[in-house]
Amino acid sequence: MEPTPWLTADEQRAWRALIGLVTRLPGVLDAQLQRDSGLTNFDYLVLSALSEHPERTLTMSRLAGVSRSSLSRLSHVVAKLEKRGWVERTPSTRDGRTTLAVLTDDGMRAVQETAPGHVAAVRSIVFDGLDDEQVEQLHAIAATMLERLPDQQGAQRGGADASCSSSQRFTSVPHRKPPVAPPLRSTR
Amino acid sequence: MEPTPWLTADEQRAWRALIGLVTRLPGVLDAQLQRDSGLTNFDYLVLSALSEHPERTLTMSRLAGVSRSSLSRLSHVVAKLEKRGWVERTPSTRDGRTTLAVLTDDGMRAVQETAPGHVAAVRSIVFDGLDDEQVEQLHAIAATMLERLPDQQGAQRGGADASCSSSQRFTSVPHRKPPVAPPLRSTR
DNA sequence: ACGCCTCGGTTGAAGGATCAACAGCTGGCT
DNA sequence: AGCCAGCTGTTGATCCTTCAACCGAGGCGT
Repeated sequence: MEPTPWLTADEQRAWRALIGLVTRLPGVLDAQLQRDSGLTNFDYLVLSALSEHPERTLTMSRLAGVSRSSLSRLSHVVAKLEKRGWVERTPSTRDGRTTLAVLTDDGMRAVQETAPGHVAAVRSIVFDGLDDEQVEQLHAIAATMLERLPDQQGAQRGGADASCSSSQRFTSVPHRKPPVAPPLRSTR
Repeated sequence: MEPTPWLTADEQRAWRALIGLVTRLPGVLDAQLQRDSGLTNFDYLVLSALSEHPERTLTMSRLAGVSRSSLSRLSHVVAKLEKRGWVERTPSTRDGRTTLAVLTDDGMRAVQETAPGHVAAVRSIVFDGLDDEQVEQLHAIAATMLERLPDQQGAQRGGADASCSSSQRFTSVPHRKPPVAPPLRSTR
């Protein structure tokens, strides 16, 4: 084994900042959402993903792909959301294996009410401090790292990018109204 | 309330990449550490922080500061590490309130064995894909966001920066040997 | 000396995430 | 037709994290 390539001082600085961010950002975001609407960051992500898809419906697998999570995690969370009446699950008629998750009207309302506060929080933490150039740099850097992450189940391929029936992407909205749900899910 | 300042397309891209990173990076790092040594990312951070301080000792409060965690979380984790024989807790003789956490020889060994693999993982995910300029940009951007995060208990001030008795910082090593422990703790 | 407040730390309960095991369905192969 | 492999999804156990309650010790004012 070669001598371990230690980190340079510059790399250390960057790493510490990054790890600090990664450790604390989710907590802060969660706290805001939790206070304002009893939602987890991930709950929100799931609801908002559904809200942006045709018929507010997605199979569990696709939803897992879009939200970059394992099927297991998603199943637990959707079970919870179903108890609150924000999502319904129905077995698919065409394929006995798949189950469809549908956002209810109540669920839609929940997302709509939650969105503004969440966007505001994101804006104030992330974007208000950065200029346009840095936003672009951030995208480049984060995207690079993401690609270097070992592929995980349901994460990359078949995941976010391809999940929509194809034509509609994050910029435009599915089949209906303008994007009531914020464009904040991590569709990548 | 003003019209919600939505995210621009560029911001959305950056945000999705960032949130994806923040969601998956900890898991990936945890998985590597877990496989290789049964440690959590946070466990490692705690052990390595101790390893870099004089006498391998720190009060719980200071340790919480250095590792950017709540005292509660730290207490649970140290209890676990103590059970494994990697850390010992002793009440301070000077102040009956504080308790000192000390890294044992076994603990030191654990950190030393764990470090190379961890550094390698970090390097391969984060730095191998970035050029020097981007490393600098990453630091600037992440540091900015960190500052904009609402202050949390024990996080910012009195935390990492000031925690060391002062003169020695991450680049150099505490009182003794060269840095056996990797420079990876998020001392910020 | 007394009371009170704050600090440092621990604990137990509750909620979230992960892992491994499992069950139902489909589709392909023979 | 029958079987097997693989996909889709669920569940329960376990671990980690957070939250709120709590306790003892020190410091301060009177």
